Amino acid sequence: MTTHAPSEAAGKPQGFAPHDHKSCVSTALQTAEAYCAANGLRLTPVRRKVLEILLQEHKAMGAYAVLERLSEEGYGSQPPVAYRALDFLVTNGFVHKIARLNAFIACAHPGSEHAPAFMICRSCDTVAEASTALPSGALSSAAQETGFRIEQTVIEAEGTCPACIEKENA
Amino acid sequence: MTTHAPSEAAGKPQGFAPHDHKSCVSTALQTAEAYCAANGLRLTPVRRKVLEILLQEHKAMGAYAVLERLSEEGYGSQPPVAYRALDFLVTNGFVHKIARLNAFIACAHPGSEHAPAFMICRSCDTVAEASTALPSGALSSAAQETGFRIEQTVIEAEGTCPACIEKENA
DNA sequence: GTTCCCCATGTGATTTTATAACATTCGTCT
DNA sequence: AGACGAATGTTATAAAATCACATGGGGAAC
Repeated sequence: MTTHAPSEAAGKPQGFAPHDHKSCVSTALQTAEAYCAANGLRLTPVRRKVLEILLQEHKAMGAYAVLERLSEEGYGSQPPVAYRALDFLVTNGFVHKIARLNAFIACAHPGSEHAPAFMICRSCDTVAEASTALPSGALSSAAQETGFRIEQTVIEAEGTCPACIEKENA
Repeated sequence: MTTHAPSEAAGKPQGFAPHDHKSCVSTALQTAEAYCAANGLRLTPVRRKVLEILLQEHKAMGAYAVLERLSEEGYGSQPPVAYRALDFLVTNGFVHKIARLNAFIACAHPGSEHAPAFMICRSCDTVAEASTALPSGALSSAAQETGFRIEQTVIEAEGTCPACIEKENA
């Protein structure tokens, strides 16, 4: 029995607003499968499992946390197993890396090209993805001025999420 | 003789445009000294040296690269020596950390409050700082919508700098 | 259908980055 | 002088990431 267990019980997942998490996991997996099929990519068992783990947890996870889950499920237990699967998923846009945290999180808007931006709560560690169609303002204007060609962007804000601001004031 | 040696000879420093590097090093050190004096901060010899090293190199350096330079100059040779000095400099805005590279770079606009943004060339490893007064567009609007309070931002673009685009086309 | 090759996986070892914990020194205030 | 707090030095360890090489499976070429 290795398919999606609820896992909802633990921590406090979600972006900043609640939603139907179980269906969002299976929908995202289907989207990934369809995308791979259409583009000649191989969503192998390890890769699929890593994506599933990240979708279920619905928060940023370190590579070693993913690896632990993987090995519990019967996959290899050495770092390259996790890193290689993560590389594949990041390269193809199913997962994003949060540079600030050395951690990974499932994409909230799979399938569409986007420059992801993240809001990271220092208090509860929740990470919300705010996708933007284009590279962000100041950066793109600076790039245009200097003639720099942007290939990838890392846009992350650290701060306090609405729920934790609430708590502070209580 | 441990004061600023030229070091200009090596690699290819600078933002993307050349400038009077030697004077920019000493100016920045003076600015830092003045700021610390005015704010009751202690720019101790190690801290000053680390800042000087980063200013001289004028590129992103890993903590261990800084540490090596430090120990050559007669300071401690263990990681905490470098990390602590770097923490101080980052906290007080004299140095920025490039999350994407796990590296540090001297601030190009010391003294003024700013949300730094960086352009990192994959080809020659040059890093240019494009300071912005306010948190970048997409991020700040997303934060406002959701009620997220931004405390710090990481904004980095990876790509190709003008000089390297030039080379490609040659 | 077999052979070959590429790609993915598994594993062991190592490198790189960062922090914990504790002793020592130095300046300052009293 | 004595007491305190901040900064430094040192030992050790933790966390994150990569290297190098062996194995296996699935298609394409023949």
